[in-house]
Amino acid sequence: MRKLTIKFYRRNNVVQIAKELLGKILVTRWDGIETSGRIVETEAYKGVIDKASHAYGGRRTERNEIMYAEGGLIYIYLCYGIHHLANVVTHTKDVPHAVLIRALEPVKGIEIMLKRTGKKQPDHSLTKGPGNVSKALGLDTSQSGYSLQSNELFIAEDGFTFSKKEIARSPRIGVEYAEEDALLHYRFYVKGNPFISGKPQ
DNA sequence: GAGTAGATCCTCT
DNA sequence: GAGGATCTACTCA
Repeated sequence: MRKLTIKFYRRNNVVQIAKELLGKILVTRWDGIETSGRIVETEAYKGVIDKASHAYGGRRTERNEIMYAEGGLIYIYLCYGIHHLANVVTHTKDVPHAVLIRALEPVKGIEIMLKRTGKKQPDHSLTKGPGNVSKALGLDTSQSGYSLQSNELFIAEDGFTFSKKEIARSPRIGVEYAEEDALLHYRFYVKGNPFISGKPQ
């Protein structure tokens, strides 16, 4: 298993990166406690031209400043006052492209994830949906801006990939307000995987 | 099983 | 002062 290099994140095609992140493993190792999961669902947010993005129209605030940084960082923010959402920042400096991690399949540290989420038994809801992913991996806004090249937080590949047939794409979730951009097929997921969010396939 | 309401707080206008 | 890249529980059938 090896970490994805900074080059992976700094490419200019965020939609392609979102697709390629499927099957990769997101690892956190806070205080030496490792939890990880295989990514099975992502969404691409294409910066200033995407109405669903925080950076639409070049909006730049203290909160989304991290999206304008160079690729290879994580951007975490609070949604609906409850849920922390984790995004992978891509592309180069001043181009606010990002990939939202929507769902994982737990790999390591399932016991820890249960503790963090307050669940008694592992079930499909453990890492289903962006809010749960962050909770299970111990991510919150205080880690926003963290480098994905660090030893505490990174994405790795172990040679496993999903075949083209297993990958489906669809419009994104929860962005109906984004008008025509809500229709863009920027969401990628693994067909039939029990951990993907939204309605069962 | 499907549909709906409520939670809850930070950020931007 | 409003609303959001969501989740869960509860209702009703």
